Amino acid sequence: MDPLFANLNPAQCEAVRHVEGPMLVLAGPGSGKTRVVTHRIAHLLREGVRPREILALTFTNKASEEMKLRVETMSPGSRVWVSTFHRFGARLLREYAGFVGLTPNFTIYDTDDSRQTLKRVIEAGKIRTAHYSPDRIAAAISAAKNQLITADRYEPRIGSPLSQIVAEVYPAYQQRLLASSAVDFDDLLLHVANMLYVNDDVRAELDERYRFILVDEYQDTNRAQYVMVRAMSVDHPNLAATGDPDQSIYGWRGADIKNILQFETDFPQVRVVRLEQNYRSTKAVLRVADQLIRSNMRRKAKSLFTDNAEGDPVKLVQYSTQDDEARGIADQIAAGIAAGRRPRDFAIFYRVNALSRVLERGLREHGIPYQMIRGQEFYQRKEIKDVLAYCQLINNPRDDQATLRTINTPVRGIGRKTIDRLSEFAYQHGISLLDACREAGQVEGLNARAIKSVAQFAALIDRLSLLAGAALEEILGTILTETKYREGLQDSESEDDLNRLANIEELLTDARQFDEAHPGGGHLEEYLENAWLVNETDSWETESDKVTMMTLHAAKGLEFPVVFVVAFEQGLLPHERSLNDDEQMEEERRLAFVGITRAKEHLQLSYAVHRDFRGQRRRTVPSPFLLEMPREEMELVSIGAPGGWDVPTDWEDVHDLHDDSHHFEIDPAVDDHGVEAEAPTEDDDSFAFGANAAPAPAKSIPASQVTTAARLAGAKPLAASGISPDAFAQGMTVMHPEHGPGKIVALSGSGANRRATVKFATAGERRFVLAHSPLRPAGR
DNA sequence: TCAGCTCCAATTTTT
DNA sequence: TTGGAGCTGA
Repeated sequence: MDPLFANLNPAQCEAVRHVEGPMLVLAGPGSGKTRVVTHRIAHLLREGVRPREILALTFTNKASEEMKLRVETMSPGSRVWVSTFHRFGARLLREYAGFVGLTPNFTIYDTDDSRQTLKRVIEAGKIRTAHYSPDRIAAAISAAKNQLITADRYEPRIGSPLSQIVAEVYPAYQQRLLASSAVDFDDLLLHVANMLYVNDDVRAELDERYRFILVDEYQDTNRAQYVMVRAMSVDHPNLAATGDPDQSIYGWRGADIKNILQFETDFPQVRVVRLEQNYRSTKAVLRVADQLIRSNMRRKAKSLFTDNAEGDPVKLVQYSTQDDEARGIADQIAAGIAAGRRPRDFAIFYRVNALSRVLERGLREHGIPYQMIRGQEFYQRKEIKDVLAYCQLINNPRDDQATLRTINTPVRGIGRKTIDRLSEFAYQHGISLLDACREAGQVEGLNARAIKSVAQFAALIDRLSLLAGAALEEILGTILTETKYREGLQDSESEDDLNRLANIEELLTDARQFDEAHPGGGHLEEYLENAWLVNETDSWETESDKVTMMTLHAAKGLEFPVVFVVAFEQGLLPHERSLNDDEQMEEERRLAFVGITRAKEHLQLSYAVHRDFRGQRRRTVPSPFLLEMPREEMELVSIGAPGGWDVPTDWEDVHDLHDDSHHFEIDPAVDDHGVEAEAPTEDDDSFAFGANAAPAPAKSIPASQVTTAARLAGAKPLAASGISPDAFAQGMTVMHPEHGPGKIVALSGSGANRRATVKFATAGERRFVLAHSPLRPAGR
């Protein structure tokens, strides 16, 4: 049999066999998407397509590396152009720099550099930003760029003070970037998209050059990326997009899910292939994922299925506290390892990085090796950026940001005042800051000492610039010596500085390796581009045998035998900032979906009743997403929640209680547990766990109706908890294991006879003998 | 210039 | 609770 089609299912075959014309591959999680893409490339090559005519675009370096590797395996020696969008943008821009007002040696600013630049622009222009932080303004500019709105076309919106400010800042910022011959990340796409849009000759040339374009994770493209690939697919509309709208989780970064949802409108003659068979997860895992994502309205319905085993039921665990959660997970991992699993089989996902600390502690206590994946590290470190800034300046002397970074690092007595005067001079004469340094003698207000220091700095840069064509290690080494940067750190005794020194050594090693791969020197720019466009997330140690901890966002594209997703709590997952926006809520749901579908064999979802957040212990509300899952088939577990089950509720219910305070006479008819004889209540919505959990309703329940009652035999009476009945006060919100939160509307008696009348959201008013009741002040 | 203080805010982060 | 930014005094 043809090896290209061996072991492929019919849908996969169809996608692989496709040659000309647009194609959309809707690929569910674990459906063998990468395989399809690489096999298709091999097939195209076999059909006579020249390798250089094929362009495969990905979002991450990781995905790009992976694809390169697999293309190389399938089609050895082929020179298919596999790249990230940004790297591709950078490459085109170097070729066509003049078209957009850049020089080919332009610098790429990372978020930090562009933020600094923005601040300088605001300061220099004395632009009043009201209460808007530079970050807010930067985000707005970035959003505009993602939507392909250039600085000259930005229109402030009436009634939006932020947009008024942006209208002023954005053009100035953009001008400053161009003056420095620099771009920010967004520009790598914006400039290219804009050029293609404006210049049809260039567009046609590139359309011709890249006749076959493949885009991975199409659901994450933003408008600029969309225009890029669209523009290059006019004369040769052989655009193949693969993606999954259900895994679109970067809407907040400008990804426009409409790009994939409307692909068919865009290319009416498109061939649509659905990859719905999942080869990754068990049936049990897949059903939970599928059921959850069905609650999203904005999607292309897909039916996920698998021939894999049924597997264990998905576990949903309620822990009492975050510490219990961490410990409980660590225990399970330790037990798993003892039973023969490898640490690398396990992964823990969370919504926000802040949740990682307690989990780390749990693993450390067990001595379990782990690795945490966090974005941007190495190249973001101060010392690395300092040294690279010199390289940047050698490569692009107009780069004012690099000049500012290096001019007094290490300290050479050039202070703020001096720099301000130099900047002013540069601005007035329309020259770069470095040129201003060369003319320090002409600058008004500089004293002799300052002039000397500045002149020395300029001379230093000129000296270093002679090295531009040398090997990287030599360039970096010379910088470190000539600037006395290394000396300064070596003399220090602080641990931080020793660390910095170690990092710098690492940079030198890095440079040496680069030199080995790029013999002959003259590759400074290439090296810098790597530093700019690569971050440490990409160096995730796939091989090392450790438990992996990462955010849900970082988890996309990965898979693990055993997965834990923690903190399924209202406010965290979904995140509080998404709660009042339907579209954002759907994105949060997709995020949960992504996390769930990473699991191959075992999956545990959990939440904690109490969580310390921002220094405060809070009682949590379980995530509404849990209600959208098929709980009747999941294994529901409650661990270490003494005497008090958490009660998910809607805060409005609690507020309602405060409006209403009837007083009732004490009714002595109370039972042994201090609870009044059971009155018929409207059946709760059963967010119940355990043996007597009620079957879950088939349809999902909106968050506002979540009113749980977790029935638990043996909720401890107050007397056994050490809380005094006197701890209660009129108007206080209390928790009841069955009825949930309630407000105390009346109190009477004292000590063991102290009674309370409590009004509950759904159960109405009840009376309790406090000492015998399971009531607790809210939050305890 | 820099250390040390106070105050404030607090996702996610492909590049 | 933590971390960053901005301010102040030496």
